[in-house]
Amino acid sequence: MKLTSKGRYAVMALMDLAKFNSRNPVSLRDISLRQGISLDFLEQIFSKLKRNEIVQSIRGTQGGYILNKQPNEIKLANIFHAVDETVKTVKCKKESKKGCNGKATKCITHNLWDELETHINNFFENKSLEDLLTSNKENRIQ
Amino acid sequence: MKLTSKGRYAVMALMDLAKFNSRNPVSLRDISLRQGISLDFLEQIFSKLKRNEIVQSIRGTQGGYILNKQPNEIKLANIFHAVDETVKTVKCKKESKKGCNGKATKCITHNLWDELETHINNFFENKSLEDLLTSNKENRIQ
DNA sequence: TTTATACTTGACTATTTCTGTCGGGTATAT
DNA sequence: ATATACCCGACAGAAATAGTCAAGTATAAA
Repeated sequence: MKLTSKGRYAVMALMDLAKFNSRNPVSLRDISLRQGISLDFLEQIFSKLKRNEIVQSIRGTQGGYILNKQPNEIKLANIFHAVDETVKTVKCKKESKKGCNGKATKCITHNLWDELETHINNFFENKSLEDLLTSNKENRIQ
Repeated sequence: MKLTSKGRYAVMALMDLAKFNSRNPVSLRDISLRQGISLDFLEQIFSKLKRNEIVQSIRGTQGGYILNKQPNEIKLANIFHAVDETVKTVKCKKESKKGCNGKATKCITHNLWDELETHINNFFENKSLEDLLTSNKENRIQ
């Protein structure tokens, strides 16, 4: 099981943004330099974050991005959803009508993966950007 | 984030095995037919399960596999570990000395992924094959 | 008004991982 | 003997990932 870089970068970038969350927008270039993430990749990610109304963009010189909500209103679940990071456990979910593995019935582990998804999603639903910020302050990281 | 087929198949196969957990070994051929999993792939998986002492093998005609422990002693964590299914959230874990993303310090989200890993692993540690069997019986699946 | 900054968009591609397949074995019950 | 079933390693097609690249547009500042 793995979480992709896109999701990790999105969280890193938003935390960076939140730290500098003054009136002034933060440019992707700055985030790229501070966090060591490719600028081009960041642009892809922020295009999705903007589409999902997690950030706002300001164009032109001195432009950049700002958060569109308060850090405590931005849950990890929102972020991951925005960048298409989802918990995929069973293949069968999609082809809902059919069963799993091409059989007629649900596979014997079907309920398990449902439960796991719920478990993980709970974690993401209950964690906000603000939580991350305060826990980082305590540990004095970066 | 996704969980691979190898892990899912391992759990499916072991549940199948546990259901027929009499004196008689169960052949991979039977499991393959019942669960719709490629026989060749099952052999790969069971070679790992055996190496990790989760199953025992009996060769020859009428041979097959049997569980090496009681279903309540086999946790999902054991199974996933056996088939190399791990929760990978941060790249930086491996290069422990260095920081994340090639930087000197830990990345600002480092603690988060640690926490998530713990959260997921707890789920796996607390779930045994027996739990799955009983919850399946209740729901009358397969 | 020119220029540099920085967002915007979409296509493209190398790499890695996944999901098996294939071909050869060996052990054992009948 | 022979069929069954485990054993083992190499290989390969497909999909997903992790970016790169190119060509824009909007805006602030000089």
